[in-house]
Amino acid sequence: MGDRPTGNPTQRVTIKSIAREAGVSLATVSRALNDRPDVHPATRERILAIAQELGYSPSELARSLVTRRTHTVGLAVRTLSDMWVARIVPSIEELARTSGYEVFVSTHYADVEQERRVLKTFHSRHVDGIILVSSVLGAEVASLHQSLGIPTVQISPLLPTPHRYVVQTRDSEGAQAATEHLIRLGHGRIAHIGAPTWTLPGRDRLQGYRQALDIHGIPWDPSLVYEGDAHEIGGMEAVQALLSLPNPPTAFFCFNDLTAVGALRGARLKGARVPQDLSVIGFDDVPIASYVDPPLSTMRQDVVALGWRATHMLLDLIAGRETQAPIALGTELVERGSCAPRTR
Amino acid sequence: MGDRPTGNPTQRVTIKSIAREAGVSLATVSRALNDRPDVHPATRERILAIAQELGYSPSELARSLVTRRTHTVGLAVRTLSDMWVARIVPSIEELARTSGYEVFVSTHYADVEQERRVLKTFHSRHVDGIILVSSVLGAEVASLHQSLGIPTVQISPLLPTPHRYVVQTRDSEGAQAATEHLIRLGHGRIAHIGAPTWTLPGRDRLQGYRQALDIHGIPWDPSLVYEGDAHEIGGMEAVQALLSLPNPPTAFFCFNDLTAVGALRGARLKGARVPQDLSVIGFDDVPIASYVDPPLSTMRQDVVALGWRATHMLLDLIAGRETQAPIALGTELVERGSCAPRTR
DNA sequence: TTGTAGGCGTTATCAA
DNA sequence: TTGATAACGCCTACAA
Repeated sequence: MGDRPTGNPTQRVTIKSIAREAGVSLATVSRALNDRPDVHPATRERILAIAQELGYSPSELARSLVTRRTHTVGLAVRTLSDMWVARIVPSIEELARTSGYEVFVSTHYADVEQERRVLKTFHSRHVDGIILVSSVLGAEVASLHQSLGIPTVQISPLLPTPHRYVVQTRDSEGAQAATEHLIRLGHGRIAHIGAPTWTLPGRDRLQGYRQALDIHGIPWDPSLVYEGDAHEIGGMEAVQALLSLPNPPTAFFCFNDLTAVGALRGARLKGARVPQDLSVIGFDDVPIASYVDPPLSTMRQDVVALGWRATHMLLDLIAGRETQAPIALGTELVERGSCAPRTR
Repeated sequence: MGDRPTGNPTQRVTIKSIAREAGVSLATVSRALNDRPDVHPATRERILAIAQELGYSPSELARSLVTRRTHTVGLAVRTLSDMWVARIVPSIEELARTSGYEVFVSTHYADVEQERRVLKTFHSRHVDGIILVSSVLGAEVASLHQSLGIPTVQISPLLPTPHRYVVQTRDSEGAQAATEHLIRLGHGRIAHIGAPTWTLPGRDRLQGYRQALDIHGIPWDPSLVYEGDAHEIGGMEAVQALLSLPNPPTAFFCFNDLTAVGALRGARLKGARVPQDLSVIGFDDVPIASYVDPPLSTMRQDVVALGWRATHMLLDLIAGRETQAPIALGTELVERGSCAPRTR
C-alpha cells in the first residue's frame, strides 16, 4: 500500500538537509531562511531555492523551544454548537492571524475538569496567550494567569472572577432595556425565561429584568420567572407552563434567541398568537432570529466587538503593553415582529 | 503592575529543577515522571511529590521533538458558524481525546489559500493526523497526505478528490429520497434550491433530484432549479423568484435546512401557506429544524457517525493499521410538518 | 559573510 | 536502580 504515509514516513526536510545540499553551515541556512541581513544575497538565493525545491517547512516545535515563543493563542470555548460563540471565533481568528498568531480552538463544555485540562494542554504546548469564552473556572483564572505566566483574557465568564482582563456585555443593562421595551408597549405581566442562575449572565439578565420592573413600579411576581436552559426546549416548556397560570403573562423576555425561538413554538402549541396575543423578545440577535415567524425582536450583542476587543487586549498583554481592562460593551434593541402593544 | 505575567515571566519548571530539588539526575526524573518500571518506588514518590509541589507540567514541545509524536490531530473546517460542522466537531473531539489525542480546530472559509495555510501550520506543528471537513483542496490532498507524510482523512470534500480516505454522506441517494417523498405526496412541479454547483454536495444533491424526476417520468424543467447559497437568504430569494413563475412549483426540495428555513420565510412573504399551499423539505436535520413553523421535514444526515468514522479511520492510519475506506453513510427521512399532499 | 558551539526541555541509549 | 550523554531541529552569540 504505497499510499499509507505511516508505512514509509517521508524523511522530514530540515535545515540540515538544506545545508548539506547547499554546502554551507546550519547557521547560514538559518540566517537565510529568517532573512537576516548578514548573509550574502547569492547564498541566500541558493538556499531559498533549495528550501523551496525540497519543500522545506520549519519545525515550529524546535523553533519555539529555543525562541520561547510559539505564536499561537489558545481559545477555550464552552461549545461550538452555539451560534453566539460560533460567531465570536472568526473575529478572534482574523485579528490574531493578521498579527501573526495561529489560534487553536478547544472546547470544555462548561465542565471545570475539562476546562482545566484544556488549559493544561495549552500550557504544555506553550501557547503565548489564552482567551477563555464562558469560562467556568471562576477565581482560578487569575492565579493561572499568574502562575502559568501566560496572559489570559476572558470573554463573558460564567462564574464571578477577580481577574482583571475581562471583556463582556453589559447584560443587566441590556436586560433592563429589553424589559422596558415590553413595558413601553403596555405590558404589565411580563415573564422572564432565564438561564440557570448559577451563571453570571443568567443572574445579570434576571437582575436587569427586576430592575426594569422596580423602576416602573410593576410588582415582582416570582411565579413569572422560569429557569430555562438557554436552549429552545427550555423556552418552549416555559411558555407552556406559564400560559397555564391562572393569570398568565402577556409578554416574555427571554434569556437568549434560542430560548425565544422555543418560546415561539410553545406559544403556537398553546394556540397563542405572537405578537397579537403575546410579545416575545430575545437576546443576542443570532442569524436565525430574522428568519423565524414572526421575526424576532431582540437585544443585539456585538459579538464581533467582543472577540475583537478581547484579542486586542491579549495581544497587548503578550507584548507587555498597557491595556484598558476590563471592558463592558453595550447592547442595541432590534425591533422586528415579535413584540406588539398589549391588547388584553 | 504585579499582575502582568509578561513583565516578570515565571521561570518554567522543568525536569531540571525537579532533579536539582530531588538530588537525582535528569534521567531518573524523566523515568519517574513517565512511570517506568526501572526506578525505585521511594525515589519515584519523592520525585512525584516535588513535581506536584512545583506545579510541573511537561513541555510537549520538547517531548514531541524527541519522540516525534505530538498526540495532536489537526481539524480544518470550512467555518464554525454552521450547525452542521459545529455538531461534527464534538464527535471528533470526544473520540480523539479518549484515544489520547488533543484536537486543534482551525478554519479555512472555503478558501484554497487559507486551507493551504492551515495545513502548513499543522505540518509545522507536527500534528500526528489531519481531518479535513469540506475541503476545497481537491486533488492536492492526496499528494499532501503523501509528501507531508501526515495521515489525512476527509469528511464531505467540497471538490472531487482522488484521495482514498474519505467519509461522506450519500448525497445523491438522500436527495433522491427527499424528492421521491414529495412525488409520493402527489407533487409534479418540484423545485430544487441548490448549493453552488461547483461544490460536490451541491452537484450530488442536484443529481439525486434529477434522478428522482427521471425515474418517475416527471419532465425536467431547468427553470425550477435555483442555485442558492446554502443559507437562509438564498432560500428566501429562491422561493420568491420561483413563486413568481407563470406556472409555479408546489413543492421545494432544499439543499439544506438553512435554505429551507429561508424558503419558509420566502413563502410567508409571498402569502403562501406551508404545507397547505406549498411543501418544503430540507436536508441535514439541524436542531432548529424542529422549532420553526411549521416544523421542517428533512433528510437527516448522521453527523455524529460522520465524525466518529473519520476519527476512527484517522486513528487507524496513524497506528499503521488497515482501515476500511472510503465510507459513505446513508440518510433518513424525518417527517415533520412542512410537507403535505398536493392540493392544487 | 560564514562557521563553530552551546542550549531550549525531553527522551533514550549506554554504562556504571 | 541510577547517571552521563547523545540526540530532536532550530537559533544565536562568538569567532574566524
